[in-house]
Amino acid sequence: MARPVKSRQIPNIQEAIKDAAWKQIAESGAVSLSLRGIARVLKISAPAIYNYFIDRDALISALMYDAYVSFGEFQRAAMAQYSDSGQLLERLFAIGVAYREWALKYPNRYRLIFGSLVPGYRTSEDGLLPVMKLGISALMECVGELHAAGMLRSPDTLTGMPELTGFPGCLDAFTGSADALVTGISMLIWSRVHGMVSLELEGKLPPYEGYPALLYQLELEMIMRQFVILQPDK
Amino acid sequence: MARPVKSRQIPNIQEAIKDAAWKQIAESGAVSLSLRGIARVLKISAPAIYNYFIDRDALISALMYDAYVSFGEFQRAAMAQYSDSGQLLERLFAIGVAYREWALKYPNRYRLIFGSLVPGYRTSEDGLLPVMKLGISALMECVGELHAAGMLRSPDTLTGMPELTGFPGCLDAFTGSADALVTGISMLIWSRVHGMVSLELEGKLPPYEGYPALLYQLELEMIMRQFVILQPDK
DNA sequence: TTTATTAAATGAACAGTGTAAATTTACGTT
DNA sequence: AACGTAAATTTACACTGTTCATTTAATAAA
Repeated sequence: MARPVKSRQIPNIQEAIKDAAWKQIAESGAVSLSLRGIARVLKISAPAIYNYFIDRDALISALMYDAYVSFGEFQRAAMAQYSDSGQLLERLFAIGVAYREWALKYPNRYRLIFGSLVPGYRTSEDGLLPVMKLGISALMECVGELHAAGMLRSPDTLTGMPELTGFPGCLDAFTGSADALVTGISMLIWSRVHGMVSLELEGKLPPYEGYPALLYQLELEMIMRQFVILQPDK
Repeated sequence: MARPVKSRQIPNIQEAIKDAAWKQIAESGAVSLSLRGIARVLKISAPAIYNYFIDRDALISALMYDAYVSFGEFQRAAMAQYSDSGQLLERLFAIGVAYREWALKYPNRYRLIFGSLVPGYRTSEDGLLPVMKLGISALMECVGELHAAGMLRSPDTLTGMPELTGFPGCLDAFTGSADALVTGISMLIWSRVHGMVSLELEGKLPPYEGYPALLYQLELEMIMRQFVILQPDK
């Protein structure tokens, strides 16, 4: 066997294709994403793309993969700002802020992985699960550590939380912890944060200047007060 | 002027087209929606549709319109169950439950109006705003009446709410009330409810049986406790 | 150096799509 | 009966993703 022929002038075609795809998404909205269009700007034949991506869906999956990585790294970076175990509260707040920041910085990435969109895309998900875990597990680790530190509030409303035993792969892929409280609170936090950010991104929130930012901060503060014991044992 | 020719056998073509569109959406996912496909099942020429809808987008707008009406009616019906002014709390809870029920009953309608999807659809929104108002204003009216009854909590976290003066059309279209607290709390509630329902609908919540329903109920209870004074003046 | 192997790129073609234009059909009014 | 006109159709265009047969070109073997 022999013959890794290296392509003509474009050094890293896979990346070039993805870049062109993102550029196209940024311009023509989230759904255009024409393989022919990509090939056109790359001065490449359209079927040539099929040497690097099996499918249009495969290309989209690759974009989602990168988006998940970007999201995960952003979350981890925010978490790393308060790595000390005495800054669990600040850490949680930081990833909350980072969630919105990332969404506003890369709205197309956010829509791609957290919105429902994309034409006839049928997700494989299997290949994406590991990178999806990266970002979401950041929140769950945070909550998990708060729980371990005894800083997690367990109000009456949460005592009805069902056991998570018998959970198949989906949740285990998110986190190793199978604690019902940690999982439940994490999902609650995630859904709140996701709800407001997606509403803002779709322009459904009042366009008053600074309004979404303030509302989001209020929601974060409410989350903290509701789920976290500010002064542990005192 | 003269000549309302009535079409051959199909009595109400506009509705028939929309029905076929919904059917197609239900089957082939949210994005297929092929005009030619619709024409095919209706045994009609594809361009014939253009006599009833200017555009593919116009058809989608019509579907969104109907979806908004359906949503609004569902919300109003839930509200009407507790029309007595002494049941403001039950009323709020009812529309909260109804929100999720409607989304689960008509996931495609929900995705169409609350998700970002649909191919190259560029929303006019202007024509849709009145029907959009129907559903959302239900929540805002609920919160407004709670406020009027002195049952609305105004915690410290909410005092920073900015004035809503200077708001252009978007918000005013939602509700006549320009009260900052009512608007803010309504948006908070909406974003929480929307966040969890959309996560559930996209299958991002743990698939544990009954988990989403329980989590949703917990969130509703939290919303009540957080924003509403259970026993007004006592 | 020649030859064979083989990945990569191509052009042509197929089955789709939304939409515009010209044309035919069929009804309601004069 | 004949006209005016809305509705439907046929045709056509430009676009899409994808497949196939073919050519190009670089490497490995002879």
